[in-house]
Amino acid sequence: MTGTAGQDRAERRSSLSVPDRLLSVATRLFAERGFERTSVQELVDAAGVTKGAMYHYFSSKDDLLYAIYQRVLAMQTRRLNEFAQAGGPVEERLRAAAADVVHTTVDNLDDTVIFFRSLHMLSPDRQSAVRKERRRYHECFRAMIEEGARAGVFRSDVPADIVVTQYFGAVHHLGMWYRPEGQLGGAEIGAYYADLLLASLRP
Amino acid sequence: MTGTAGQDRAERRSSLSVPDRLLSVATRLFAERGFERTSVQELVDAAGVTKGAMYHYFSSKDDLLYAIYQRVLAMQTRRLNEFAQAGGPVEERLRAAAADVVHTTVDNLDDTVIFFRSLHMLSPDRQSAVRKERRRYHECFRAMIEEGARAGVFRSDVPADIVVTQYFGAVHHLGMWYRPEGQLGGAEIGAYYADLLLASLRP
Amino acid sequence: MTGTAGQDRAERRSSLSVPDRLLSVATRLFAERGFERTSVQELVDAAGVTKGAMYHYFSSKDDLLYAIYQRVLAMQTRRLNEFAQAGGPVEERLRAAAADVVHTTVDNLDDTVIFFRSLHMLSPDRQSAVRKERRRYHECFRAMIEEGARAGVFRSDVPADIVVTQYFGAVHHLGMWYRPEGQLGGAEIGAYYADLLLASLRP
Amino acid sequence: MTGTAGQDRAERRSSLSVPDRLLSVATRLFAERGFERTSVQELVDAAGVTKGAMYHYFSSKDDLLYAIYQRVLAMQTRRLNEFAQAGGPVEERLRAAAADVVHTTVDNLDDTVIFFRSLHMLSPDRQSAVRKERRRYHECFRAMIEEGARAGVFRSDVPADIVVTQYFGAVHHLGMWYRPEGQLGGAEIGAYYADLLLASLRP
DNA sequence: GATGAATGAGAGTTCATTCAT
DNA sequence: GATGAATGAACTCTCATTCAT
Repeated sequence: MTGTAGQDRAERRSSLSVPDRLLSVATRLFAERGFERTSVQELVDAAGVTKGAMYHYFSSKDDLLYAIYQRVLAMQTRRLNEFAQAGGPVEERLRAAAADVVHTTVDNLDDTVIFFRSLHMLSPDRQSAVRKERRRYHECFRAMIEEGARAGVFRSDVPADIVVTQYFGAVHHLGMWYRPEGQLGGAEIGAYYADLLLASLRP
Repeated sequence: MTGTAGQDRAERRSSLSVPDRLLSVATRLFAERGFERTSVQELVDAAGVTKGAMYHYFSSKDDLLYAIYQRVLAMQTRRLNEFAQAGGPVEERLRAAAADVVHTTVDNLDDTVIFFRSLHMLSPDRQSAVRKERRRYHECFRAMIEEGARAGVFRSDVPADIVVTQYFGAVHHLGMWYRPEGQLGGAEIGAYYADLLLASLRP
Repeated sequence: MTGTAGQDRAERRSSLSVPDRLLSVATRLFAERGFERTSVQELVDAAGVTKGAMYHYFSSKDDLLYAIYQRVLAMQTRRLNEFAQAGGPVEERLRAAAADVVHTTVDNLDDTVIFFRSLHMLSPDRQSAVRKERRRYHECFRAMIEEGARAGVFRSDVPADIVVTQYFGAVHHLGMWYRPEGQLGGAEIGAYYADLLLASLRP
Repeated sequence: MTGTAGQDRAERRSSLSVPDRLLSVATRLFAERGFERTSVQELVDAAGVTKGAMYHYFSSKDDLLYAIYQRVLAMQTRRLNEFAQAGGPVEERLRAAAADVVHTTVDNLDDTVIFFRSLHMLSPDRQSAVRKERRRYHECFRAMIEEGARAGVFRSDVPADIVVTQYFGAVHHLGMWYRPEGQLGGAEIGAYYADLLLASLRP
């Protein structure tokens, strides 16, 4: 009886499971107002659950944040692998991967905002884990650039590392200025960004 | 003579004034552990002053953060203006400005880290003020790109806005990975970044 | 069984609930030393609870003060209504109500002291709410005086408003001088006050 | 030179001496927002002086408050003495004194508001001193009532003390409701109050 | 599994007062 | 006489987390 009464609370009607609902609400709130400006109370209120329920699924607020990182990292890695392992000339693979990471970033802007703004709020161990995973991601990208350089389709007078960090820097900063209501969509910006990248790599 | 007794406190021996000392210590601590992870108590202890002294000069912790933003914005604007208003062909002016912003960023890495990580901790009014000032900064850069496009030395099939946000995104993210102890210095990275930018703009 | 261990703390042994205990202790302390001279720490120590517990029930110190006002207003209104709506000649109803408000005031002296001394410490909104409710209370009293004036049993050459504010001024000030250990009890003072009021109203 | 520049500060142009300016500003601010809600900084800013200047004339904030009490007490005593020592029948002397205390209270409403709201903020010693002086004031009033009772012009079945505290209670509470912009002036209210007092004393 | 009352350490901020100049 | 930078203790309030139920 009492349970039914509480069902009209925010997000209660959602079909997501409790942990997924918490993850989704946390992503929105952490992006909107920042990790430390979001209290656990606000979080559980917005998710329509109680504190006890949250602490049943996540051992701490930090744990919830880390879960967001894990979800983002998993998705990014999966997508990059798809593009890197596709066939075709390296310049096409790079262009596709470069455009896609922009598109995906724009489609998951909250994740990106949190990713770079709140990394320092994770425990040192988890920060290391995230950085390590990111490095693997970069390596994969760098490998394509070096492959192209060896093949002579890309210039080789600029370290591939520099190219990668420059490109990803730009991508990560989309969260600082991109607004969905603007003129350009994720696909268009992705195309431009990838085009500029390829142009800068011409021998 | 008086006051010498207390001089052995942390940073007391410094020749800086109290507000400057606070600004300098705050920049370091905010960059190291984040704005919200740094308590006012830690701040004043590290600066060798008391809380009361801090609140004598800064009306709030937010105010201290904003003072850092103002200092950064003033410096950035000043430098960009120097390069933009210099003579010579537009591609040379752009290259010099693009390389310099990297070099300056690397030389003031703490400022940059704070700038992009803690913007959301400022009061809404101040966030707007900072964003507005940044926009002016971008405009100046974009103007050079459009000038080059009209002159035919730069391509014109990619919106100058896209080029600017991409480039500055990369620059701002230097704080996420650049470590002074690494192999490349600010000047070298600046040269590479500027070179990639110019290359991407070839018609 | 559990929880018995902590029971020896001040007021813990009391059978009142946490919010009631806080309300009761706050009334005593606010009357004794004033609202602003009473720190939240003193309050919760005296009530045998922790700060967190207090803020679980009252959103601020101001909120606790307002709760006291609400309790007082509710009681005053209830009692006055009983007397006003009783039957009998208007001069008897007025005498009974006038005597009772004195008696009740004396029996709840702490409440009265707080009521008039700390009104300005409430938020402006709440001050207005309290004043509005008080005005309703005065109206009810005034109505009786006007009724008597129309009936010819009271004089009508002095505005009823003046009579009411004069009388309640006197009642409210009981908190400034009345001491329970004095010679006269609440009932006696009430009888004298009411008698003087009725005498002053003779046509 | 610099001194002249600061002359346009608030109240600087006033012809009052520094201590009088402080007293006048403190009276206004303490009445408006309460003693503890008024900081020494606000006080000296509003008076157009510096903290050092204030502490030169008043040894503490409490001292400034006490100076207000002293001024009020001196004035009240002086006026009452004038009326009490005047000639004429006792009922006329009492009526004049009773009307005058209302008039004077209304003309110095800030003083009255402070007097009863902030008494508990004085040091215990000073509270005693103030209460003692007030008692003397009441005695003088009571003496007139007893004189009238002995002379048979006033009733003697109500203790004179009760009459006095009732009347002064009403007077002191003028600060809680009287607003200068209302319909009735101090003289009119004084006449009504005195009339009600005299009426209530009819044998 | 889930609740929410309670904890307690610590946050940012205020402020009357002092004192070297 | 007068200044205002500096003090430092005390303030109200927040919050992630725990635990008896």
